[in-house]
Amino acid sequence: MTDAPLKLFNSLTRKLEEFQPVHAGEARVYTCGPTVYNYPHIGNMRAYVFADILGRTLSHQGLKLTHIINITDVGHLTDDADEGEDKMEKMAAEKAQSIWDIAKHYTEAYWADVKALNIRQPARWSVATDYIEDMLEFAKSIADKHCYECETGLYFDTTTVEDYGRLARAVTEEGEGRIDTVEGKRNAADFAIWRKTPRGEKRQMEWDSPWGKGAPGWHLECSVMGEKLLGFPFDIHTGGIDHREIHHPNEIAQNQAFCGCGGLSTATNSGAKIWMHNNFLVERSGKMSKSSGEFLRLQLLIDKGYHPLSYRLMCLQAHYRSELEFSWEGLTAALTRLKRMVMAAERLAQQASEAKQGQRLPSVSEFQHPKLRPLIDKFAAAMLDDLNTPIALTALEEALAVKKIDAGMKHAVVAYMDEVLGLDLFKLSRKDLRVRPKHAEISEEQIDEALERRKTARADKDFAASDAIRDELAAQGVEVMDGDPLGWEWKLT
RNA sequence: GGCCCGAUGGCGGAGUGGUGACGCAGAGGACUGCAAAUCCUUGUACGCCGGUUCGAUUCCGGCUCGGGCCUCCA
Repeated sequence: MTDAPLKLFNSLTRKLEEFQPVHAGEARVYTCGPTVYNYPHIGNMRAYVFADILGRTLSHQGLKLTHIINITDVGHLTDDADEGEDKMEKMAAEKAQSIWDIAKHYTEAYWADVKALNIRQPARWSVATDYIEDMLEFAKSIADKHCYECETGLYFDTTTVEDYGRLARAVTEEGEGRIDTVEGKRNAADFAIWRKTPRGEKRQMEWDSPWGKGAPGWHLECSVMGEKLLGFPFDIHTGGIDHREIHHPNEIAQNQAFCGCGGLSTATNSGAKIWMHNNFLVERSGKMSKSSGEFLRLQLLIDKGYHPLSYRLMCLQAHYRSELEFSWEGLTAALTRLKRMVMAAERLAQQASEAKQGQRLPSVSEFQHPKLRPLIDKFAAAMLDDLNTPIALTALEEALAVKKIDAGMKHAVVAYMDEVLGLDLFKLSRKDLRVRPKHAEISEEQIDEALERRKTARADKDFAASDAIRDELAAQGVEVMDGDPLGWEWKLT
């Protein structure tokens, strides 16, 4: 992108830090992925839009990106580590399906959302149950020095690592919080590495271990897959801000233990150099939470007629570290903005193809045009400043609006910016963004037929008749737009 | 109870020690038979009280309000 350094906010230090690759020319990134016991809601997806923007920016810095997103299909409890059920087991029981079918179904639903939001495929989707052996090896290597066994499983003693909880800035002394201490647990913050299957029960997912039949604790998988696939230390670990308090401190503690047992420094080695957390998408009626029953899925937005990339744009309009307020009005605003950008891009593509064919352009970084250069610099500076997509978007829009300039050059600049933001401006068309509510009152054929009649009436200057047809369509949720390439549009409800 | 965060125009949302982004909505104009769509132009804001400063929305302190986490959650 430029020679300027990429600055990212590290949750460990709570400061902006310059990105310095662990391995020259490379960026290795691990993103905490979904637990596939249910559909993802749109708030979940914000995390992956964020990780995608990070990945695209690293790629544009000329770094070879290795991005891992895990799929959690085991070990995630509904509760703290005593009486909690495994989320996967619970959903499988409710649906009377095999746990593996549940995992498959929801993994595919998640991937569909990933695709719809134009999130690039990571180097690998790492599935937790593929790494059980590695988890056992990892656990064995730290068990003697850092763990203890009790009735319900093998627990990690958080007092055995330095500075436990520094990521969360949590107080770890006795008596804090509302956590009911589990029988046999030494410290309130201690967590399960391995959960034993209760006596007399049979689980769909259980494995043999030195500590008896059971399943791995939730935190273990991320430590293991991160180490296995990226190697300690790797560059960046991302996840939702909720993970900053429990999951990631625990993961860090495991990593410290693992590195210590492997002869590496325990004080500084948290597995990843930079830990990044995206903030939540919030909704006035309450937190976007799966446990509250109803929740917003991307498919619902699509059914109402919104193109999924309007949600991506909505995410990019706010900084990833800020909470973002969801509302249908806000989503409509994003859709309108996207529509105008796409229409401008369509006009630009048209002009560019009419311009001199085969003209050779230098790379965008070498452009010196007085109108484009400042916009390219503004865009790059915004992205390098902790991924400031709201500012970057304004640079993109300004570039689209530049007048009296070589269309080929302008096209190249817009394409360059769009590659980083991933809105697919040159692939989308006005028509793709047509509102398409699932429950429309009349068919498109009927609309076309009515518009034909209106066209005839207008040609005859029978405006009373043509206006009547227009009103009729309006009553059925169809807006006639003579000056628009599409001619008509569904109204959002 | 403990820890942490936020408070910007009608809504969303950037940013900054000194001329107050941007988007959507609204207003005006162009276009249109009239509209709509599109394009152009455009009004409106920095929770309250002190302090530092020549000057604070921006820094510091207090207050009020709101939110998050300390069970599961992106």
